[in-house]
Amino acid sequence: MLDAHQLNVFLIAAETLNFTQAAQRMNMSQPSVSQHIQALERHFNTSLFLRAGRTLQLTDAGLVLVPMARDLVSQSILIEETMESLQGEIFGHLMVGCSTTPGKYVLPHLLAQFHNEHPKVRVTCLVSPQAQAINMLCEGKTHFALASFAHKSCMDAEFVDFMCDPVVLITPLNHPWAQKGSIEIEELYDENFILREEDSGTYRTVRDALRNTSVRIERLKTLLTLGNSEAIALSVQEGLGVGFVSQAVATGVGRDHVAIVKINGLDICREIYIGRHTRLPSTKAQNAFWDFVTSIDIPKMGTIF
Amino acid sequence: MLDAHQLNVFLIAAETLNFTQAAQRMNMSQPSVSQHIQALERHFNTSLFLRAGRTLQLTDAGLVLVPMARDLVSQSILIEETMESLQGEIFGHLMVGCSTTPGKYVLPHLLAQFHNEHPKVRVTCLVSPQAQAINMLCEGKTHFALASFAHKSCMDAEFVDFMCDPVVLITPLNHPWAQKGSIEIEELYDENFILREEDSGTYRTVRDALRNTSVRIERLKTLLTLGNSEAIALSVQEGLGVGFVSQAVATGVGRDHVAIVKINGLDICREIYIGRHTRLPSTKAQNAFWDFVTSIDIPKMGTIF
DNA sequence: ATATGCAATAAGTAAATATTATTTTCGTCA
DNA sequence: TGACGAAAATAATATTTACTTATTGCATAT
Repeated sequence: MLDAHQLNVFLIAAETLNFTQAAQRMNMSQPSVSQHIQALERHFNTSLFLRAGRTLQLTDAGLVLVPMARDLVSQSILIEETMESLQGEIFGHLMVGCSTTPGKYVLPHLLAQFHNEHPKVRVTCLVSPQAQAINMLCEGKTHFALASFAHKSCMDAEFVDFMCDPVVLITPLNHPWAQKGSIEIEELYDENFILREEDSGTYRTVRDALRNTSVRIERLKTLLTLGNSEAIALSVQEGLGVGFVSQAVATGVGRDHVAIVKINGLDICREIYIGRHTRLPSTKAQNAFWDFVTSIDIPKMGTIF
Repeated sequence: MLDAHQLNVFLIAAETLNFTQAAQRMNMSQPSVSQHIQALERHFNTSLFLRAGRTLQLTDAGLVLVPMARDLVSQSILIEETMESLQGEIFGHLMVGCSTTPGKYVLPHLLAQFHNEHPKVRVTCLVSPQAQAINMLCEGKTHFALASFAHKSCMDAEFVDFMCDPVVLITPLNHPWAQKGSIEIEELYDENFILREEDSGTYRTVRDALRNTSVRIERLKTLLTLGNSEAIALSVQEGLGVGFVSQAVATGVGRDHVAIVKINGLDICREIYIGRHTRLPSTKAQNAFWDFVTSIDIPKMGTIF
């Protein structure tokens, strides 16, 4: 098979029409040039130079070869330069799976910041239910996962506590609790609730937060179960009842339409975990992303960003 | 410097994502593939494959390399194929120098025939005075020369008698000789002549042809000396005198305007020689052209073509 | 003629490339 | 778990290739 070096020697020889000079320009000995040319001539089974006494001259075949050899050599140099330019540079493509709430309220800010630091890294975000996001991570279909419940069923993934997404109690603006601003835990039993489904992150978070209290989420008067927090905020706004949603939702779509009511002695915090593979080796981009998310300082409580 | 073979191994490995299979497809051993990949990785100072247990996977750098390597390998194959296609094929570019008459009346037909046999050979014809045409051949500026006088001053050229271009006596149509159709040699002294210059091929040819007769060209009544045969034909046509021109001119531009008069006992023939280098090595195209012109059967006398 | 410039050849050494045999590492199947 | 199996890495070795110096052979120029 052809060798870019050999063709390069040929090109210099074709340019100088003098093997000795060509050898000097290539920093090699004259016989070496002769040998390379002879090797090429044997390879192509045709002569490339006419040796007329002391003068050298390209044959027709040689003339045909020159421009093609030039192309190959410059392609070779392009490769070298491109690979060289990759040195230390962080680039590539990351796949991040995440569940609904993190996908809507956490990732956008996070990725904007990450993109600032590593503009050559493309990130694709796959929003899907919790379990599926974690499955994809375990199967290697995504490089990272952002979710509020870290399944331990998968050995190949490592999860760390990434940040805290507060969950708050919201009521209609004209609700009595809204006037008071805060309530006692036991008062929760007095109202009709609109909640997420039982296997949602928000539901579990509230359930776990109430575990140390006298109130059980299962015994609340549940009027309605909805599949997403925005729908709950809208229902609350319409006066159907009260509910728990991520603070981001309450101050986002719910701002000025619902009231946030504090529950004395209870702060509900939905932990958001970030997970990655432990077995699969990782690229520079993956390491950079991990370094980024584990070093970034995000308040554990309070408004997200 | 990069080696197309190594990149090809990389490409197959990247395609199969399995070094053992890649080795089989390349007809080499598995460790050899490993070594090539390692060599590339060392060369680029970056890893190209992620070795995750039993599964192989390209790194970002590897993904960047694949299309570029493909380009280089296909360029390499293009070169191989092109050079292969040159095998035995006759192509290239010939330079033929020739003097005026052969250039006008011999070469066009000759080249048309040659082109038929070897359509890939380009031919450039340089028309110039005799001496210059031969000089260029000797200096290697042209590959062949077609001329009626073969200088022996140049050691590096070989000339062979190529064909015979008859030189004929022409008169105005209403001239007495034209009525007779032929004359005796001695009658030449009776007329006014329009001739080419003394160092022209035509002049020398006529002079040499008369050498064995009682007539000397120098003693003819020379009315006018002109630089080309067409001008002579026109002047004869106008009735200024009679002259000697190549039969091709007489039957060409002179047809129906001048008469051809035979001189009893005298056939004037201008030998046209074709010359080539003997020292400089020759290309296939040159050999083909030489073979063509030396084997072609051209009547030694009579109308050209 | 003689000297010089330049390519070809010869011979020896160093380096790269291939091979076989072996080890290591995972993944898989009892 | 533990043994087996597949696949890559490693080791050791042989072979081929590439480069070097020294020499020869032409062809040109003085």
